[in-house]
Amino acid sequence: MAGTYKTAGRQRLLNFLESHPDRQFLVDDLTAELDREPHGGVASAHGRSSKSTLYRHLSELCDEGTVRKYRSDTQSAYVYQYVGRGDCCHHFHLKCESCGTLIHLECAVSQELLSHIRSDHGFRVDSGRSILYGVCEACSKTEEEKKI
Amino acid sequence: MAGTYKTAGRQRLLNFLESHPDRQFLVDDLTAELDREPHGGVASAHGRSSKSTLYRHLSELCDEGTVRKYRSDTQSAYVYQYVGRGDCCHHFHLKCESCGTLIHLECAVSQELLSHIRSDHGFRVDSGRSILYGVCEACSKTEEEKKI
DNA sequence: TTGCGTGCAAAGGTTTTGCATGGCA
DNA sequence: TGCCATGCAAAACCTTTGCACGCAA
Repeated sequence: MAGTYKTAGRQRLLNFLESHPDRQFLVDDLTAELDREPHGGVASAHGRSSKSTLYRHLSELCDEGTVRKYRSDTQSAYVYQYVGRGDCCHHFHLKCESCGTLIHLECAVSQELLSHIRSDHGFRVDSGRSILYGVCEACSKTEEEKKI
Repeated sequence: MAGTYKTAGRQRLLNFLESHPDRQFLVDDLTAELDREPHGGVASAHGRSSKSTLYRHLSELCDEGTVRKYRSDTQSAYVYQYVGRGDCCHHFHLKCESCGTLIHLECAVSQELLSHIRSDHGFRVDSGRSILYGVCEACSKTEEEKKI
């Protein structure tokens, strides 16, 4: 059965994803990031994984609900994101197209819209899966400064 | 420049998509549908397109905003849907994951959320690009009935 | 020792591209 | 006639799978 052993590569991936819950990663991002990451002295316990192993790990993590797999309409490859055991099903997500940050929008106004859509439009939104794309505050400012 | 000439194949594709604005199609669907469709007497003006030509047409139509390209998290291939020339930049879209219907959500409550997100969270949402996934009223009812 | 985990390479499916030919204007 | 449009095949891209070896327990 998958996930029986705790291996270095698996642990390393999970640690990395867990420490960046606000970001989404391509598999290529993950190979690059994990290569870059420093690691303890023992060279043999490097914990780098090949791409296919990464896919296998991610697939397992998705099955157990720890990680979520998304596909954007504009991007050709999947992106993966740690969601832990937190409940991401009941709020919207804002994704900055400039820096990639994912913001969990837990506010009353969006809840209102959700219930409005449900009651007045008869549509049940799967908000965990629904992402609003745009530009975040920090990136907006950066863009402004560039123009000036 | 692309789209300069009006050819039979291009016209045929556009006509077909235009007459099914509520449905989404895989490229394979389109080849099948266009083959099935009846056509005027002149055999030479059949207007069938190869798959690569279809991809080229769809790509152009996406660029000019007439057609939209989606990718579901569960499906491996893209689906294409006619959206016409309407202004889709200033309202949300609800997409039913069961039947594929796209609903243009032009209502005050969603406008409120947009301005709230902008003013209180500092995030500028590109609503034309943002799609809320879920299940529409009709499909909800169908699911209910199945359970009973 | 047992059987899961891993890496490599190959397969699989979808979309894009190169090139020569065909068709519109 | 001059370009654009098209079809075919090959390439490109991402993900999955098969198989043999390595490693955790």
